[in-house]
Amino acid sequence: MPYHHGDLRRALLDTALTAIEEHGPVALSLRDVARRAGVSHAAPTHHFGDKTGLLTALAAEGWTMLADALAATAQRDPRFSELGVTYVVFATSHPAHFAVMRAPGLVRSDDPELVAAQKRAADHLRSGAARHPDPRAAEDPLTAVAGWALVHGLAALIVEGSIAPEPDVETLARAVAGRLGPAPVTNR
Amino acid sequence: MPYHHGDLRRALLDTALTAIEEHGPVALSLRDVARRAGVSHAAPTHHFGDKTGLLTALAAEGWTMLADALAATAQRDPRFSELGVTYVVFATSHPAHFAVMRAPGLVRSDDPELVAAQKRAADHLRSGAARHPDPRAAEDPLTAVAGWALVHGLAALIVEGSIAPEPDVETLARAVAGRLGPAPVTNR
DNA sequence: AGGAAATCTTGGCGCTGACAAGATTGGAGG
DNA sequence: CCTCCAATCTTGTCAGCGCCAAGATTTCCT
Repeated sequence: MPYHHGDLRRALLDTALTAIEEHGPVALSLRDVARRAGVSHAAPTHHFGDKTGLLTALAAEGWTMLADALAATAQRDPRFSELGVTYVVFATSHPAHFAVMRAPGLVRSDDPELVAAQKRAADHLRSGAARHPDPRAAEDPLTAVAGWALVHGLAALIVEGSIAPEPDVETLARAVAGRLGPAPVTNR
Repeated sequence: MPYHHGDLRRALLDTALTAIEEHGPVALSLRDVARRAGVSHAAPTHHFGDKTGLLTALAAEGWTMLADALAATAQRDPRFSELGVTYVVFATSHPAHFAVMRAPGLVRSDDPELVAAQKRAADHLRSGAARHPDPRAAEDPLTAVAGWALVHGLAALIVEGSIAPEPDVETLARAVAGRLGPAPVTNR
């Protein structure tokens, strides 16, 4: 057992992820993570400063992974609704990351790396909205906001258990994402 | 100072709400709530069992308040988009309640009272969706799901600070909620 | 080779949530 | 009126937690 671990930082992040999947991000304990990783109770502090630092690192990682997934989807299929599918699929297939990303008060929301990663994901949604099949929706900047809200909310409600993903996550997400349209002509 | 408080339960809930508004639901401490309320550190335990019990009570209260607000709006204005406005306005004007309602792993999500309150709010959205101006959307059960996701996501992103409520919460919510339409005729 | 820097451990402090046991109070029945 | 019981709140205690300080060990740079 070497004194130096090799890549303890990565190992701690992975250990934290499995712990979060088991008991949620709120119940996460630095000492428990350290125990599972086989190091002393103060080892995580050195790598992340404090508990918020670890969670912030996980959130930034999550937004980065999501932005990458959105980029890959945009290259494969230009339709906006497919970005929405990718968003929801990411949330349900990486529940630990997504839980940290959206939990209130767990992370340092002004962390530069976190802000940059989240902005990158938002930008992919924005440019995806500009490719909406309906030109009236494509040229409206509000389409990106509404689209983001739509898929973020769907992902959140599914993860919370408020909405059942039937028949499956991908099909439901595709159907819901397709409901986004232009502003109605008559507003009254 | 009487030994019996009168309505300590209500006082503890209110104290917890202000504490949550200050430092978020995750940082809530039962002992701090007890201190602020001027009672012993074990008093909250008697009323709520444990910390999760207090948070669950707050979440149930929040869903009840939201359901009431939706019911009042539905009576005043039958349009589905107005329900969405009420949803988002509730979230931003009761941030402590909404934070507890959507935070992962803070509450006992199978609590009967909580489940009932949440179902009541969801039912209001469902019947509101059935009054969508476009008959194709009104008769589709997916409209309610998409509408709930849309406004829940918008509220969450605003509270997280990811989306700026411009020009103001109500106007933005009305515009976004109006983007919900029927399924597109051509899916390709 | 040798000193500086990075990595990890040991020890300790105050705070927390939960539990157990006791004190105080209000209310129902005689 | 009084007695007993249940509800309410307090005091005391325990293990676990986050965080800080100091020390041990290893690696890296020159």
